Amino acid sequence: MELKASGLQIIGESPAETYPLQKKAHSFEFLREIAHLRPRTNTFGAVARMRSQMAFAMHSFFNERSFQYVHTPIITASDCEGAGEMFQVTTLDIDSLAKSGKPADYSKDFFGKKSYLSVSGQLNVETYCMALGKVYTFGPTFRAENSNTPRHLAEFWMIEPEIAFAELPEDMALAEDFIKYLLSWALDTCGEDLAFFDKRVQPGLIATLEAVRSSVFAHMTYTDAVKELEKHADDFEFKPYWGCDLQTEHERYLTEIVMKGPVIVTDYPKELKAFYMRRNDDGKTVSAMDVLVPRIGEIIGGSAREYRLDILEAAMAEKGLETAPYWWYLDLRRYGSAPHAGFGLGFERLMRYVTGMENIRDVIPFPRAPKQAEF
RNA sequence: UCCCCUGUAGCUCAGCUGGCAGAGCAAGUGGCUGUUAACCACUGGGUCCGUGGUUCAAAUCCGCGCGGGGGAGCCA
Repeated sequence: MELKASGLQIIGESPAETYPLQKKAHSFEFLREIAHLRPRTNTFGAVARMRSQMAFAMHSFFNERSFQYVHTPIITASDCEGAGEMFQVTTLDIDSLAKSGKPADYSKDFFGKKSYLSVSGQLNVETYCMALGKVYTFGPTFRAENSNTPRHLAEFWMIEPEIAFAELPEDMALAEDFIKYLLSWALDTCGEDLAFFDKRVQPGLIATLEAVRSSVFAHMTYTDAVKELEKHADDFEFKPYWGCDLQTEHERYLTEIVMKGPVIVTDYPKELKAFYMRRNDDGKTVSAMDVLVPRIGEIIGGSAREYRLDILEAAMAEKGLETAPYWWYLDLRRYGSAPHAGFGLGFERLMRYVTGMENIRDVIPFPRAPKQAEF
């Protein structure tokens, strides 16, 4: 395009001597340090557009299937979610408390007890699942883990659907449909931005997304997965055996070498998974699933939920959990319990998958990570 | 939190077994040009991350701290 201007007015100056962005490629590491200016670059503009589209696609998927969007709380007053270290929320004056040398009196805290930022909306959304049938949450989630990797954030957005009268097979089918729907949406509505990522960020991206869209996800039980890994034990630093937690190297091997595409691993040993997962009849495993995809690894974790009160209480006892704080969660099993299942999908992990961006800090506008809360 | 790599001009980096701080791009000035990440010439630009140490002498070697990247763990 060419313009024949009749006049030119400078509305806001941008002195070239000090403006950090130059007419050349900058490293993502550098751009992270100027997160307030990076949306002006072609890459981060494309990321922002695709992030918006993916959020819309997610709502569209659930809306088409008559799911209800439930807003679960961000602040939680019970330390009972068990999905990692939590950020404490308080209005107590930490400085004067430290000077006084006295222990904190949480009855004087805002909520009258210790409170935290939520690490998951799942327990809360299960209550609406038992009322409305098909529900999902989408909101910010907080984990105070000191993890410094290209795939973890301290503040991230998570999508958690929960479906009633469903067991693991329905859950797996939902997860697969969901991923494919999102990839289709990206391919159909974000063509220009995808072409950019394919050319400049992740060559072969579009071909990969197209292949996954029309593929059938492989299924594999944990037990079969371990058998497969044991055949190639020499390739691993950590030798696989039944009962071991699958290491990153194992997961990558399964999805990238064995299956060469997405794979859903199911039925993990009960010792490896959370208390609320449905106990299988073998007495050793639970109805859990992890969806693994090449390059990203685990993108979804989910399970059927234990809906039988006595078995759920026994599982909590095995894991040394007190039942009292979970009284309302257990009420769901006391009053009209039904099989149900759900999963969690990290929105930024989806964004990494769909854009080809390597570092999760580059697919969220203002990343929060250990020692990182500028902007 | 553990392991490895790394921190030098606005950006990307070179700088060897210690001996005067460098390049490309960017910026400024001038020139040239229907240019597509334009071209030519000149000019300016540095707390070599911080701190302690070794040494006649440290960007360079050693200790500690902080930041960045990769891997692991935790997980989504």
